[in-house]
Amino acid sequence: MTAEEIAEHAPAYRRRKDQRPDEILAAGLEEFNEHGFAGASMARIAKRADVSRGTLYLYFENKEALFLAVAENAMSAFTRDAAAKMDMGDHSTEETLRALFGQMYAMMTSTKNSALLRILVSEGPNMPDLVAQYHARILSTGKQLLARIIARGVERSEVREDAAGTVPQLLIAPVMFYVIHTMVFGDLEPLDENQFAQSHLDMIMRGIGQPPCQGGPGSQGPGQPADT
Amino acid sequence: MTAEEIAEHAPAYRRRKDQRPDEILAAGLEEFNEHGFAGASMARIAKRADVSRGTLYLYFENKEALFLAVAENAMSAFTRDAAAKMDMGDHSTEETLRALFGQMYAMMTSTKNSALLRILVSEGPNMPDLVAQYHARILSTGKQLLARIIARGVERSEVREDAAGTVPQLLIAPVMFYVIHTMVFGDLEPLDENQFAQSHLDMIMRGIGQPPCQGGPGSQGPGQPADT
Amino acid sequence: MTAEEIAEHAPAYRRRKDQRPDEILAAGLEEFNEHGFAGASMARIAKRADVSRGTLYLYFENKEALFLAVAENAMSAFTRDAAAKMDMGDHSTEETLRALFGQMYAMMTSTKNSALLRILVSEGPNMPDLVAQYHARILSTGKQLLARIIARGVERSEVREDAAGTVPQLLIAPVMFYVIHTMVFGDLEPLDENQFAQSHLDMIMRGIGQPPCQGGPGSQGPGQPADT
Amino acid sequence: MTAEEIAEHAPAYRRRKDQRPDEILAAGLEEFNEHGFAGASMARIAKRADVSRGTLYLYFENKEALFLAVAENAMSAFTRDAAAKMDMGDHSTEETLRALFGQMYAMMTSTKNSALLRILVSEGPNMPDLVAQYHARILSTGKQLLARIIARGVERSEVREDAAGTVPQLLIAPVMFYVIHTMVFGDLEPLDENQFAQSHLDMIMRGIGQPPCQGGPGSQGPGQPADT
DNA sequence: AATGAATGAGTGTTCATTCAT
DNA sequence: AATGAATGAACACTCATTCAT
Repeated sequence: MTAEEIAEHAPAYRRRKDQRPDEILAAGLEEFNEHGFAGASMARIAKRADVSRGTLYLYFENKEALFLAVAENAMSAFTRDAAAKMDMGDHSTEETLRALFGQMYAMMTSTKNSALLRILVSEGPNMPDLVAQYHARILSTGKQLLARIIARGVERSEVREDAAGTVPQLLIAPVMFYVIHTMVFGDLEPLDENQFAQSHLDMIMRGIGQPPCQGGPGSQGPGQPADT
Repeated sequence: MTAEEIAEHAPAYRRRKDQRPDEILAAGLEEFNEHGFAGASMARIAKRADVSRGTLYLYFENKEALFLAVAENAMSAFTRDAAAKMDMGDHSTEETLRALFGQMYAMMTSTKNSALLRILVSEGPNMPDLVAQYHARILSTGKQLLARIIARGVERSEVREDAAGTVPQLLIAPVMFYVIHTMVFGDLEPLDENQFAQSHLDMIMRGIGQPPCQGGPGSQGPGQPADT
Repeated sequence: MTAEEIAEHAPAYRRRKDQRPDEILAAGLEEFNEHGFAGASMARIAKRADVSRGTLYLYFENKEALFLAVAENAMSAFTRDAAAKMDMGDHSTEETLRALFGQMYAMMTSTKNSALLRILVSEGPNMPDLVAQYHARILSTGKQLLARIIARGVERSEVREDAAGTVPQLLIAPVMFYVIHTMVFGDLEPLDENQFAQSHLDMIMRGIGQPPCQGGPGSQGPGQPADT
Repeated sequence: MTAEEIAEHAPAYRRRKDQRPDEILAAGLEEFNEHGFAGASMARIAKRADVSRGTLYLYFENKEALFLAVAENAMSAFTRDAAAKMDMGDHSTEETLRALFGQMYAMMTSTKNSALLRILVSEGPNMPDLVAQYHARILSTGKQLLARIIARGVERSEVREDAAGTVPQLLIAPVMFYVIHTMVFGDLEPLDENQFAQSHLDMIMRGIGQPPCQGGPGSQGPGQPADT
């Protein structure tokens, strides 16, 4: 082999080699998202990743290992993003929540995460470890974060004292609903993300009941801080 | 031959024949729920239904037809139940909603319906007709029912005027969340249905914020006995 | 049971019962002709015979037995017909052959017999007994009949002495060709039975060569009687 | 890399790959010949070709495609051979025909072609396209070839003027008969190919009648009584 | 005698996985 | 490291056959 040949070959070659797993993981996510574990085809994943069938097995022992790697990758991408974005400064509870849920809607509706959620719903019964991971790394984390915010809100008297129990889940519920609804019924009845998120927060903060007393001082119309 | 004799005559044999399809549908629902469409095995369905492989094809043309029949059966079971249970009398909005959601939690968490929901999430992308059916027959129906209740509440001044837009979905969201959470994470972190439903309603009605006024501080938010 | 009931029931019943096998055999012949042994369906045969699937097994042990019965039936029908029709009077060789082949074309092209021939060609390799039967009962019989006619023709100096060896087969060949050609290519290129038979005989009798000696009286072209 | 190196490089592996389809076609021909289309088993074909079941589907989309490829292969092999062998020089009609039929017997009795013929008889009713192909590419071709020879013979006064109509088919008939007879009854009553071909030609050329005039009186055209 | 629901062995076909190159 | 031809276990589905009625 001449030096020229090496020069021609090597770069593209090396490059590709390092990126392979990512391309494969991305291809796998798409495929598993569209077809589920059983319905996914290794051949199709290979084609999506622009790789031969055999190459898949150079990096992953078998279909299940690839599947778990795909899920793991999606989960760690999520937590990495979450860690970066979800530190709240010292704002009012409402402000904090609005900021936080803005991020959550954005993150959860990314292709990667809605795919992850779908996979979890579909394959959950057969993959308890995966479920446990998701629960520990994503759901619990989110729940604890919300629990802290609520607790702080109670301290500051911005939140009712009794709003501790199942409230964190209730806060997350509409996010998950939005993701799934969009995933499944998005074509038939698209929801507006911003509007949905806003209504969500309004309801959380104030309920749907009539504001008990309009005469009272400082009565805040929902979402409209009385900025005097 | 008397009618009784006829009735006696065809017991095990005919009887079975009439029941077969139902047994198969039940077995199919289980299997599809656990494995999705692609992962489901006709052999396993047959075994679950205590029937031979060939018998399946006596009643359903092929795997897909069986799948659709399973889904159709679950949907019509749902709507039949819903029609029977969901007429509201002339009560306050809160009472009506509490009664309604009691029913909804009960119904949606039945094995049949949570399975149906899982199937929809899993197979949705490949079965647009099924998705459309579910949307029309179940989601839309529920949304309209809720919309009517909200509208009536507004008329009666029990509900804020601005609570119309996405509210129906927001009301349903926790139900769907509860179903999916229980389905996927039920083993790891079971939720108490009654407690969850109650919190859900509380939040809907009053939000999590401090009761805005009512005179002084320490104002008793609803559900919070003023324990001074 | 009253006498009337008996009267109503019995005749149709008895009738049918006796005819069943024939109806089944006819249905079987059609089905085996169209689909071959392996491709034939017992269900379809039952339907053709207007009988239930189970009934077939009342009369025939299994598919193969039915098949053999169908073939046997066709063969004995053939030999019965042949015996009735094929006795030749004391005519010239040519007259005898013309009469004989007229019958042969007519018989061999009947649905029953062309089906039988097709079955034999198709299934021969797997049914040596059937082949042997057909050979003994139909081919050999025909061959011997022709051999006798030829021999008599030689005696009478109407036929060349050297026309003994393979001649009988050569005489039959066009009949078989006609049957198979009609069966397979009949739609694309139908042959006229009478014309084909006539040409066949002409060729047998005179060959295609020019009449060797025109000097002789009345010895013109074959088939063209010297009509003085 | 020289051409030789390339040639050496891919020996067993590539080689095999190129030959696979042919081995499969050969195995398929045998199997379809023995069992017909419906009766043929893909598993058995694979075994015959010394290949796994799956490999069959690497080269042919399904059973029917393999079947059609087998038939196509046999037909094009036939026409290729025919084109190579069947040009006649400028000989007498009889010489030409003898040479031609020598070739035809040889070719038609090859395993490949008798199999093809059997397949056609068996599967014809269900495969009209195949029938049409065979008719156009083989039968018609042969018929036209013979028609040309006859026409030339008439020009040269070696053949009777009236020998045009169905004669070509009559010439082919014994070939087809020989093939089928050998295929079906070959074990019971083998025919000698050369002898059969010779008799065939003799009969064609001269008929079976007495040589019309060897000088002797009363020795007129066969079958034509001297009607004085 | 007749039925047809039920069976299960067998078929064509797919696809995750291996391995010679 | 990468390929893709080859494999064979597993699947959906069919159909001859049985048997309770």
